[in-house]
Amino acid sequence: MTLSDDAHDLIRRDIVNGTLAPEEPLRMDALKTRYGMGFSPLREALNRLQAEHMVIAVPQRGFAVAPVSPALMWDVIRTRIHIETRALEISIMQGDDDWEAAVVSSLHGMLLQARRLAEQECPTEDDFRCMEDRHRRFHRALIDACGSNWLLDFAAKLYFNSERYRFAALAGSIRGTVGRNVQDEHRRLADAATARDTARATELLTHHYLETGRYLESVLAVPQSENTVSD
Amino acid sequence: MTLSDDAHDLIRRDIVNGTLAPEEPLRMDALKTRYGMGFSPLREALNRLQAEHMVIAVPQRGFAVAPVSPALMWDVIRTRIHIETRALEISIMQGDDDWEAAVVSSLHGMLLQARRLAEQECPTEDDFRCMEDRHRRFHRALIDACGSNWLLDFAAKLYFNSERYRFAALAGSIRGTVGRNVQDEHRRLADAATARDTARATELLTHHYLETGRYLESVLAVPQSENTVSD
DNA sequence: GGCAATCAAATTTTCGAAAATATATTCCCA
DNA sequence: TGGGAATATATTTTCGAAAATTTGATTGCC
Repeated sequence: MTLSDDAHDLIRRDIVNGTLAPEEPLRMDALKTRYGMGFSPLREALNRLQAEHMVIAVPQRGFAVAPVSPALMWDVIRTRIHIETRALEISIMQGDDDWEAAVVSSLHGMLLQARRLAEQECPTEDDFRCMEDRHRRFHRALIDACGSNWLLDFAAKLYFNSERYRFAALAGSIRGTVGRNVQDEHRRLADAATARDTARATELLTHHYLETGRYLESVLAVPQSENTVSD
Repeated sequence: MTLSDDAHDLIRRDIVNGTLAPEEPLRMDALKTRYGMGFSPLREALNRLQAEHMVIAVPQRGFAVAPVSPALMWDVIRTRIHIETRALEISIMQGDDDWEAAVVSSLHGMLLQARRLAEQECPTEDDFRCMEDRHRRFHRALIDACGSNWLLDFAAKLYFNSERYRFAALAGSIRGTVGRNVQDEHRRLADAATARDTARATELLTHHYLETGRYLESVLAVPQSENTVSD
């Protein structure tokens, strides 16, 4: 792993969790100090992040964190639904025992960490990072048997972009599901997938994302208050 | 426009038209000489191209042109159909007069250049470049009113990747229309789109890409020299 | 006072050398 | 002769300085 890879992961994380605010200019000197490396790996990382819609670049004027807005959020969500429902269909059709095992396993790991997080009174940064990671792995496991590098890559890029909105809504209050049990949605989704019920699985996935979108929209419309968060 | 942008476009072009062969290692010194610039803009370009599946990077071992294979080609084509039929549906639904005008206009420009190219006995490099450009613009115009940056960006990335196979088949012989009239397919596609016949337009688009795939597969099956065999 | 033009400071972009890492070759010894 | 450390070479990766460009401030002019 090179320094560029580190820079890529670190900057992306800081953009996703809002440490680097939307539209904030990214000055090379500041980045150099913050991440403790030279120009080259930083610029290489920013060039990759540009292709992933995490930053924008204006020639001779440097980079800035990509903006966020309800319209942009819905575009991400709709596109994600279009990509992932397709990938899920194929996965359900083609997935073997290993795929099923990975779905069950990643679901279990995520639920364990979700419970741990809920019981903990003062979770550490690492606890959240672990939860985030297992959540990502679960959604990836569902579609992992689709056999298309392109669909998987697009899904990954959309995932990180949509996470920006979850984290934005998280600012202030930590946990909480309003009117719905997100982990239960995950469980039912995994059940439908392993039961090879394509129609139900894609419907649950679509509903899962749309509900999250509606919720985030409502939370982001009234910022800075005591908010609760779902996914 | 920065040197990095130039490098990005130049290297991509050389990969698409096969000047840089699939899986060929990209040594920094050679690139420096070939493109007449320093390490920085070259590496920045390569990092972007990596995110676009045009090159692959192995840490500490540099970059190489991304491989090609029938399996990879079909993945690109299937994904492209999935993305573009969706974008086309929305475009047809939402496109205004300007969209229709752009479709008609870009079709016309492409047909003009296609005829010019067919009549010319010894077309220049620029003639081909112009044709390639107008072809790309036509396909972009069709979906341009979909209103989704993500769909348009994915379509663009898939376009350049699929062009690699067209150029590979083109190596040696110039004109690649056997048993079908490609420009007529384009015309009928534009007609269906501007007539707002969604079902027919998406059907024609799908057929257009599948036929191209079948044709390329047959041509690439018996090439002159060594074949890259991967998954 | 308004408005260019000019200069100074800040910032991005690019370069070539240096450091780190991989690959090839040589040499030694059983 | 063959295996394997040791060395040499080739290549990637990273750094900090230099060049190019933008931004902000100041001055001079009408």
